[in-house]
Amino acid sequence: MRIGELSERTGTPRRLLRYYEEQGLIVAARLPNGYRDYSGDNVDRVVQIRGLLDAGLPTRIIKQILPCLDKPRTIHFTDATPEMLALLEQERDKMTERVRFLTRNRDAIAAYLEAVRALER
DNA sequence: CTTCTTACA
DNA sequence: TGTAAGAA
Repeated sequence: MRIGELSERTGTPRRLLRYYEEQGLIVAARLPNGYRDYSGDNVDRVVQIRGLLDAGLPTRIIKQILPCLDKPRTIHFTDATPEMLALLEQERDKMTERVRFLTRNRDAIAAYLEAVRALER
């Protein structure tokens, strides 16, 4: 599929798909006319990338850990270097902090909503 | 009409 | 990230 289809199937702007490729997050073959040619694998891959990005990870980190999380449920034990494990632990902790932050704000909003509803009631 | 690259308010 | 421009 070409970039337009991948864009629709992943909900990602074409601009960003090219950017991800530039950052080495995804690879695209080329059609004889120069257009990028994506395989179905790229769909899951891009969704995975967006998820990591949304979790707050920078592309440079994603580039390093993506190979480990690539295919959901298929773990690559081979390239599990000590550095990689340390990086993953570090990111896991950062994510835990973000979860705390989000939980706190979500609860604040929920409490506000409850208060408003109580008044209207 | 779709995609490509490069550059920039 | 978005958008513009010129080319294929």
